[in-house]
Amino acid sequence: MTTAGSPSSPKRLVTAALPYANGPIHIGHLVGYLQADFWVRWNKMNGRDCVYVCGDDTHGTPIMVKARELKITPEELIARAHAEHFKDFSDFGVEFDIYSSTNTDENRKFAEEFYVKMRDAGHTNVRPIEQLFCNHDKMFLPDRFVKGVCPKCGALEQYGDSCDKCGATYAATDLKNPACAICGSTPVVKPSETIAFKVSDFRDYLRVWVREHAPEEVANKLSEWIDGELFDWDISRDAPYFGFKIPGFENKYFYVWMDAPIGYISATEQLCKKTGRSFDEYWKTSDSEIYHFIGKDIIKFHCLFWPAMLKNVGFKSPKQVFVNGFLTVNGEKMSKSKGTLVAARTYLNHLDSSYLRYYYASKLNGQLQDLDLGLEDFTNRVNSDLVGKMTNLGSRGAQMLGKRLDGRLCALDGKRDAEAVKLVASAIARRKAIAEHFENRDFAKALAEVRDMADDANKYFDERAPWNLIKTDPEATRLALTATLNVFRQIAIALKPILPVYADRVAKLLNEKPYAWADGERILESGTIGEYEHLATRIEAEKVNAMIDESKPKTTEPAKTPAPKAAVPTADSGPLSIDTFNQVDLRIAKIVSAEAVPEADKLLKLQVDVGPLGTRQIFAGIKSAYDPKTLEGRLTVIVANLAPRKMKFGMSEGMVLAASDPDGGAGKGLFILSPDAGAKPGDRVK
RNA sequence: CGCGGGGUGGAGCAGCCUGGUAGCUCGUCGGGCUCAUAACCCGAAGGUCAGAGGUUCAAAUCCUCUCCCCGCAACCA
Repeated sequence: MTTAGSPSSPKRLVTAALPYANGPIHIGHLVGYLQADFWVRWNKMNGRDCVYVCGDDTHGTPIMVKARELKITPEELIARAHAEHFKDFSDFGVEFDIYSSTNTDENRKFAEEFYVKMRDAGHTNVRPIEQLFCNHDKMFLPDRFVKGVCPKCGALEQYGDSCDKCGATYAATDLKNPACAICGSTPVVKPSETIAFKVSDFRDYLRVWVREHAPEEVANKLSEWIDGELFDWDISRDAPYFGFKIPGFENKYFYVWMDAPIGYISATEQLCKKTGRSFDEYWKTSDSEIYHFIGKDIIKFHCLFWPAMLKNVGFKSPKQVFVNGFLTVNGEKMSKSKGTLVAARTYLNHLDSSYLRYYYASKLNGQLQDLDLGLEDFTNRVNSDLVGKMTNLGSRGAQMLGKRLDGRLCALDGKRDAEAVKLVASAIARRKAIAEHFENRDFAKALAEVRDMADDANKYFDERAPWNLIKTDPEATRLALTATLNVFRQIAIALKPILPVYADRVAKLLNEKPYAWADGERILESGTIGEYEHLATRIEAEKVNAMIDESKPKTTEPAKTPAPKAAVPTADSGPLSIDTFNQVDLRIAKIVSAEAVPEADKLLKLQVDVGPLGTRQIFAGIKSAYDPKTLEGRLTVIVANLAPRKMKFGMSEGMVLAASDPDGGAGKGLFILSPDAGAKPGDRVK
């Protein structure tokens, strides 16, 4: 490990996943960008040549469709997103060396190069396909705009490229029961051609690659896929599409995920043009290191397709892909209705970015685990550690020195105060461990060390009791304050990758230049400090609450009209016509037999008698609430004309109606319906 | 035997790899101080380290099994 940047240290190129230009940055995204930012800042202040590259991911149908909705061009849309994203990141202190976009000339050039080399090496194939076309929207339906049933696992509501339930990838036409995600109509199949990248040609390469460049847990997951069915990857989309045209075709465009990671490269090139650096040194020659920071949701693109593409084109592959988990808030997934899906901008409307930077850092350890933002814990931690311990230390020392002792520092004379010397030495001794933790991206441990520095110094300060000492021995007091401020200075230096603005203000207070890591080797024993001003204020719980409130969906004039009968929370599809309702064939059914499906957590297998309609087999997800024995012989209500569905355990030919809490989760009650006495199997329910 | 993470005083976590008095922060209670942003310092209460078995002189730590929780996945038509 290298703790000091030296000419021999390889330069580093760090990337964070390119955010999609379709929506705002939220606090979940920030886990990754901040983590990478901490690490880059650490590298830079340690003298390492390191650049942080990012940009917007701008292509694809969602952008096109959204622009259509807003009646603007896609270019306008992505320009807006770019400005917003950039501002959000800047205001959070995320400092990119370049924040580019995938919609640039450079990116087009590289995308074409990647493709041509792929094609010429025989790693692509073009084959006729049947593709889904929506007659209503006049377009081929790309992956994310057709929904249906996953052909592999049977999951519902899956998009056309891959199943987020089972991870399978497939072609959109493989989906069962497809529907246009925009208008809901059933698309027709139209012939077209598709270009696929034969990822399977790189199977052996990838098998080794993931072990060396991805975290172990990720490699385990991926090897399932590598050793299983490594599907070829469809990289083309038909017009209309917002993206780059594929050379040699009239109406074909690169799929957004094809040119997105290439954005790392094109952004690097732009950066190099701007700064005169050598592009090749980053992406071609071997004496540099590339690191990707990504979330665990996009490991497939970064650890399979991407290294295969890079390999083929002769570029370097990343030295490591760092994967972080998702953010939970108060132990749960972020939720719009609970107001925990907080946009970066909303956060900034109420709180200072340094709090979140500190808090995330205090919990990030470089592992794949999800990170929990406990709102109360957040408030306590920041107030206690950052304000109460660390900042207060500076406040205690600097104010007295400034007001009572002309602000002058003095030499730390061990003969006069051995403890003072020991205190500062011990703070400096912690730097080695802190540096290692930073290098390993274990920011939590680094901050624990910093906190210990503050604890030691606060203890020392109390022992010396300068507020008394100053009455009898001003010079001894000066020495004690100098020692205290030196620890404070060490804290600021160590904190700089996390809280750069804070560190700069401390440097200014101590009349020094902005800190580099090496400045911590020195002890400040002379000079005069500036006037103290507050460096960080406490978090007020009300502000946190206000932020959550602002994040909750605007309850558009909540149902003043009680709507007593609207017991069923209709999906936001508007009122239902009686005709539509009549299409649902509800019937009384008698449960003839019921048994648990052993391999399924939630399912009961039922045989039901529906009178004239005969006997049906139904799988119902009510295992948690009912003992099968108690169901046999009961009457209940089923939907009889639902399309039969093939499930892993057999055909399900209907649906048993049951009541449950619409919010799911908490109330685990699940209650099937029973007709009043007199109803018999097969009776229509209306 | 789907993949992975986890179960340590009220809360959040460290310790586990490299066995040897169970630690940190918050919270609670009592005391001190009054320089400092109601901050800081000292002390106390509170844990059979999920459970069982095993290895060992010695297990939170190593091994085996079991239970529970959380993501993802499989099914909730």
